[in-house]
Amino acid sequence: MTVEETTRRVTKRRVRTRANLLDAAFSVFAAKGFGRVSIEEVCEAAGYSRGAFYSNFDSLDELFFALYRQRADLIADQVSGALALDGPGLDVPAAVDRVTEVLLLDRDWLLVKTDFLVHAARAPEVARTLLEHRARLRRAIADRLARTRGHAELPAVLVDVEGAAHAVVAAYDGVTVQLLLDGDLERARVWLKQLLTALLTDGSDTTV
Amino acid sequence: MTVEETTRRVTKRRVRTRANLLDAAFSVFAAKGFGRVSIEEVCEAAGYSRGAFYSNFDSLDELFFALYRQRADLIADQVSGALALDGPGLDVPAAVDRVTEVLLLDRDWLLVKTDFLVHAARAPEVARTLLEHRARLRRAIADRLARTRGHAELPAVLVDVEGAAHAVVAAYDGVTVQLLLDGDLERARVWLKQLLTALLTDGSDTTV
DNA sequence: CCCTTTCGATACATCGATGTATCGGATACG
DNA sequence: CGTATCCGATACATCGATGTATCGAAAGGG
Repeated sequence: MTVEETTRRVTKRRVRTRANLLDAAFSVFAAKGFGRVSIEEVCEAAGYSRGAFYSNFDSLDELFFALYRQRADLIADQVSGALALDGPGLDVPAAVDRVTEVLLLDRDWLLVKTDFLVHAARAPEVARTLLEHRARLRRAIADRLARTRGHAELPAVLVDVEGAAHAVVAAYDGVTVQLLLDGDLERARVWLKQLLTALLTDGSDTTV
Repeated sequence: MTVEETTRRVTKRRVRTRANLLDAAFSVFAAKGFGRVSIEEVCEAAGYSRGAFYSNFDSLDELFFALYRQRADLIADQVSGALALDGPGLDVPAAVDRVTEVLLLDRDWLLVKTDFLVHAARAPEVARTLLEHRARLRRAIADRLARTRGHAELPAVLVDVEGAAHAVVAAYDGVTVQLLLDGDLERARVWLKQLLTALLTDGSDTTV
C-alpha cells in the first residue's frame, strides 16, 4: 500500500485482486498454518506475482488481519441471524441448535481462527480487536438469553445472563480445541449442544 | 542426532546442554511463538552455538515436541497429585480449587501449549500424542469423580462421569482462550472454578 | 478514442536461516 | 594420567524469502 491519505482511484481489477488474494490466503493458511506460509505461496495460490501482493498489502500480518476481520464479521452476522430467528421468548434448545450449526461450520475456519488467536495472544493491539469481537458476540447471546427468560432458571453460580454468555463462549472455545485435534465435526456439534444445555438449564430441565 | 541404534556414551555435559536448550526454547517460544523463532535464536538464548543444537536435535519441530512432552508430563503429574490429595469421597470444591491452581499456573505455558495445539492440528501424528495426553487427564478426572459420588448429582445431560470429565477439560480449554487474550490470571481462575462448579453440580447445589 | 492513472509482472539486490564439514577442547574410562 | 571418544564452536556453502525499482499493460475519465 504505502498510500498517503490522498483519495486514490480504486479500480474494479484491484478489488478483485484483493479478494482473490484473501481467498487464496485462507486456503493456504488453513492448510499450512500462518507461521509456515510465505508471501510467495499466497501469491502462487491466488495466481498472482508478489507485485500484486505488495500493491495491496504491506505485510503478511496485515493480510492476515484483514482476512480474519472479513470472515469473523461474516460469522458474527450469521450468529446474530440465528439468534434473532424466532420470536421473543421462545425455546432455547432450538436456538442452541441453530447457533451450533453456524459456529462449528468448517474446520478450516477454526484452524485459521486459532492461528489468529495465537497471534493475538502476543500482540496486545491485535488482542484488543479480538476481545471486542468476542464481547459483541457475548452481548448478542446475553440479549437473547435475557429476552427468553427472566434471569431465573439459570444455574445460580453463573450469576447473571452476562455470566451465562461468558460460559457459552467458553464452551464453544473448549469444544473447538477438541475438534481441532480429532477432526470429528459431527461429534463436536453434538457435544457442544450437550454442554450448552448443561450450562443453560438448571438440573431439573432435562430436555435433550 | 542422526544416531544409529548403537548405544552411545552419553556425557553429563550433554544432558546439561540439552536441558539448557529446552529451557531457553521455552522462554523464546513463549515470547515470540513457535512460528517466529529460528534455531539460532534458541541457541543464542541458551548461550550455545548452532553446533550444540544440531548435535542434540534434528529440527526445531523435534525440539518443540520434546519440550511439550517434558512440560506436559510434569503438569499431568501435578494434576494427578492434586486430585489424589484427599481421601476417597471427600468434597469436590476443594479438589476443584487445587486443580485450578495447577492448570492455570502461568500464561507462558498456556502460550506454548496453544502453539503446540495449532501445530498438532495439522499433523495427525502429533495430534495423536496430544489426544492421548488429554485422554489420560480425562481418565484421572473421571476416576476422581467416580470415587466421590455414585453417578448421581451430575447434570443429566452429561450422561456419566466420562462425559463430565470431558466437560471439565472443555471448560479448561475455554477459559484458557480468554486468559490468553486478556492476560488476567486471577480472573481466569475464579471463572474456571465457577464453570466447573456449574458443570459438576446440579442446580440445587449452590456451594461456591 | 486518446491520455492519464493505476495495477501488477519481472528482475534484482539483500538478508537471514539452514545444514554440513571440520577441528580443538572437554570428558569419561582404563 | 593418558588416550579414545564425544561434544560443541567455527566457517562455509546454499537456499529461500523479502522488499524495491522499473516497466508494460489495463482501466477509466474526458
